[in-house]
Amino acid sequence: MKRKVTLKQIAKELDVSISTVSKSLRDSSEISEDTRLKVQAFAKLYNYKPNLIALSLKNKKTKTIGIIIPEIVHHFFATVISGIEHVANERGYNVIVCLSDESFDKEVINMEMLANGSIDGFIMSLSKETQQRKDFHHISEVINQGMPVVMFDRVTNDVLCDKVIIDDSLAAYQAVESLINNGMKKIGLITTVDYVSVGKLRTEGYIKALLSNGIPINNDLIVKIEDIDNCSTQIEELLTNNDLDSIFAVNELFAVTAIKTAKRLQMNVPEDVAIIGFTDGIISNYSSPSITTVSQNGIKMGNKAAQMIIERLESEDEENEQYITEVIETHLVQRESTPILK
Amino acid sequence: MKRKVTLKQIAKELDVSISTVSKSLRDSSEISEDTRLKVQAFAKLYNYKPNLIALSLKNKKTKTIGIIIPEIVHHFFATVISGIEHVANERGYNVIVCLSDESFDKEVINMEMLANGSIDGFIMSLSKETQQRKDFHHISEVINQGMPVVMFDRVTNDVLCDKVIIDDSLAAYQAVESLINNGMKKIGLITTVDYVSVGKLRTEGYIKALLSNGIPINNDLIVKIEDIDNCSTQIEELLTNNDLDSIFAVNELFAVTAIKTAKRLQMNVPEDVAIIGFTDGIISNYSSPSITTVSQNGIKMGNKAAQMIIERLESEDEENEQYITEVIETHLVQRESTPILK
DNA sequence: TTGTCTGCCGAAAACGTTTTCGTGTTGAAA
DNA sequence: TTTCAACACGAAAACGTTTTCGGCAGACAA
Repeated sequence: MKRKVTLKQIAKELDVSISTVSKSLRDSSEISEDTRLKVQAFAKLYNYKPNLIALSLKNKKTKTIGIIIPEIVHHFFATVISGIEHVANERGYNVIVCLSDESFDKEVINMEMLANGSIDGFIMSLSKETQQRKDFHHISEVINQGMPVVMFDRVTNDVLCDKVIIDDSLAAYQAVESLINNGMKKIGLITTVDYVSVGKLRTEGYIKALLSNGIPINNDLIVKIEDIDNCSTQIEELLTNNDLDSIFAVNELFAVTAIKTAKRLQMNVPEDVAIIGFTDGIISNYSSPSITTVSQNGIKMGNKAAQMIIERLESEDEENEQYITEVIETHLVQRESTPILK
Repeated sequence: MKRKVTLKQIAKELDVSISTVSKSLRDSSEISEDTRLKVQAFAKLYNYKPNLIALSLKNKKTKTIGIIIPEIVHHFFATVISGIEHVANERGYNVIVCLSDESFDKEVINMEMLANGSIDGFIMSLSKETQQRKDFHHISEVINQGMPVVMFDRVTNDVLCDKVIIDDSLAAYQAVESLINNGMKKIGLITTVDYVSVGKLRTEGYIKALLSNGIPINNDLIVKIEDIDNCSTQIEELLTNNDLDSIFAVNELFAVTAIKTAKRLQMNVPEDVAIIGFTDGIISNYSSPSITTVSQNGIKMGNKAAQMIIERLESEDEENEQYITEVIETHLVQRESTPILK
């Protein structure tokens, strides 16, 4: 076993100083060609690579981006990470991933852990619990220490920083309106409890779409689901009691559950009830019937978030207080769970 | 903006030496209670946290585990990461994730990048290209430098290190045999090209199961898929020309594609053709009909891999050359794509 | 001979820790 | 009064880099 070789060892071996070795390897003009080549040959032979930790300490830059997300076993978040990782990698950064498991405490602990030198900046999406408690002091704190933060998807207005989002409300509005434009009148909504920011926004979009098309809001048609594991009874009630012609679901899981429930109740999708989901993930694509859905491009969100943080990190004038909120466009992916929407 | 405070600043402020501050914060008995409390109070006030990079440099330990996987937008890999992250976090480690995108070069670059001090050990799954080229020098090299490596799922016998796998061959054997035991005779196989280690093993299991039950191998019933995007024509041929009663697919995607193709051909699943897949992911669960499948517990694999590497890292006797291959048990998850298997 | 310039190299500081060892002061025992 | 231990603290090294600055030798001009 041969351990990694350091400048000091090379210096000793070649009987020169550490500085000379360092300068030789960096092609400094201070060093004679003779010594330079000798050192470089030796370094190559022993496969010298500078120790990145030492460099981090010296440069006060780790070239590492911290990602904090609620969970990774979730197609959308996985695509975002993928998007982040690719541009990060391209620009010489690594990513270190922490999961909050939707817990406020874990989110705080992870942030504090990473904030002590391990990373140069954060890309994050809030945990449910954090959104519920509206406590963002841990985030303000790291920003205050001069560490850039980019939030995506689940964001908050209470923290000033760069953000990457989709227009959840508008996307929902358009999806629901396209149902209306195709003759649907009794449109159900399956959504989350209000403290989930994106769920709330999508609900708003649904309401606006109905109202601006002269359809009154009927609260019987709206179910708010707290616990995803026990959602099927609520959905069953929605489907049986209301003579719906269509449903807008704020995520894939709700949409596919609605489809399965409808099938169980002998209702045909899309003939008896049309269904639109949100998030273009695996489920929407492979369910039968496949699900018409609002596509939110996770890769693109990740790309953008990574670009934004790297630009902050590498911009000269540190203190640019102009925060940007980037809105990634969405579009409706037409599949089998609705009739062809015009 | 207040930057992070260091020992030096505290020392200066309190007019003591750096050593005194450090010792006070670590509750050394060398320091009088007076100064100790004074320093601790001050440190708390200024929210002092030791710089982890400096600690890493000093201790030659980063408390970070590097993960290299082919892709993250893949439910199985996401579950493994989740499994790793949880036990790592519990034991005070962070994880840094790199994607090889199934490319040999990216795998090498990422490993070299991380090997220069950023991490204490690797957990990895080989890229397709690496498996195809059978070039593992980059892995041997880091092992040679004394850095522990744990490989999972896509492993190779050409590298000596700890491994976490499932018994792909046995699991496939059992799945196919359960089809045979339920009266199936013409069993098709949808598999990958041979260089994908797990695909090859699962194919072996299929063959063994047939042979040991007195069924001859018919190569017409075996399709090997190179490119997943263009697999449907091959699958269509398999289904139309052979009067199959069942199919064993070596992954979810092949299984769901087979189902969709069967439907398109007006064949009923499972009545006309039963289908068993591999990997218990989102697709198997939410497809219609849902897919009977071999469950490989990614969380558990991740847990185990993390445990193994941490134990290596924290064991006293560094040079224990007893490498372990841990086999995670699998089981058949019965769903709708097969009749009830006894 | 003296002065100056240039080419080449080394010493040392710095990043933020921890830890070993040394040192000065105090009080008590001899 | 002398001696010695105990106590409280500081100096410095170490981890592996990069970079600034200073210095030495030789060449050349005055």
